[in-house]
Amino acid sequence: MKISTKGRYALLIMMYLAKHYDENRYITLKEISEKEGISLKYLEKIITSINKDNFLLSQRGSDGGYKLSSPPINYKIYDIISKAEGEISVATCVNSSFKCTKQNTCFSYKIWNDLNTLIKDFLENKTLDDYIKE
Amino acid sequence: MKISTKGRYALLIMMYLAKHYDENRYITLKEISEKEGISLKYLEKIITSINKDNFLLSQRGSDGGYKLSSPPINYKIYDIISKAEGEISVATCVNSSFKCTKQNTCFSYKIWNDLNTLIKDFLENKTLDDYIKE
DNA sequence: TTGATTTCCTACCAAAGCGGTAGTAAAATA
DNA sequence: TATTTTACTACCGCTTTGGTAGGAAATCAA
Repeated sequence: MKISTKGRYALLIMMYLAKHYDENRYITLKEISEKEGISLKYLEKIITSINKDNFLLSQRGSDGGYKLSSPPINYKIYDIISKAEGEISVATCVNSSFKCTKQNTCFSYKIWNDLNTLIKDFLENKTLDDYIKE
Repeated sequence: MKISTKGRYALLIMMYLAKHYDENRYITLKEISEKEGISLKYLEKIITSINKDNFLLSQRGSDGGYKLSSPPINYKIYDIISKAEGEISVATCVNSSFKCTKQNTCFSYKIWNDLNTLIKDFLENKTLDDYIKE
């Protein structure tokens, strides 16, 4: 029942970019790596998993790095975690792609579905903006 | 971000016992194994992990088996899952035994703590009784 | 008292996932 | 042309997951 480091570090990266959004500059993973004490190589791997469909702006070379493509309020926590970890679900039977044939009679299905909805709703309704101010 | 089969099967077992609580008889794992299509040996292993501190009543021999020691409404879903899986937490930094030194400044900590509290409260306030009636 | 039944206990194991590391190519800038 | 930084691919040890296997101890019926 854990969010893996992949998801947690993904959020750390995004929080960092969000906190420095107003500076309007590209931020290197090296900077984040040093500030947060996480291996640069691992951060590189993680950020490629979330940086799909122009989720972020990136630039190579010196003075390159990453930045948000729009204000923090437009980044739902849900999108960040699910990009990093895949679809969020507490049990395979509530995955969107999985159709359980016993859904109507299985009492367990109901509880996992209720719990999953609770978690999703929470993460869908929170953005980076909600968490970067004290 | 998954509840493992250990937790899910534990809940299935408990649901089964709850549904048949009024029959006031010992129910064998063999019966549950056949009805739910889960290996008997695996169920044996799982039930020993949750059957601590007289959580259940058990009896060996023919006509033996397991039954709830009190009505379904006294069994919180939270207790079942945490007995099977250990403490429920979405990140190690919100484990009760773990004291993160950056709690006050870490923005991530706040979100994991909020999410964890949400999940715990949900599971603490639901009992087997809530889910055995259609 | 014997046999069948069922829980209880311990040990083992393959496969997958987790948490990284390593090396290099490609682009951008000075 | 050298440096910086992202982008891409491959690998790898360790732990957890999801079981299986075998037998001992208790209970009950015949």
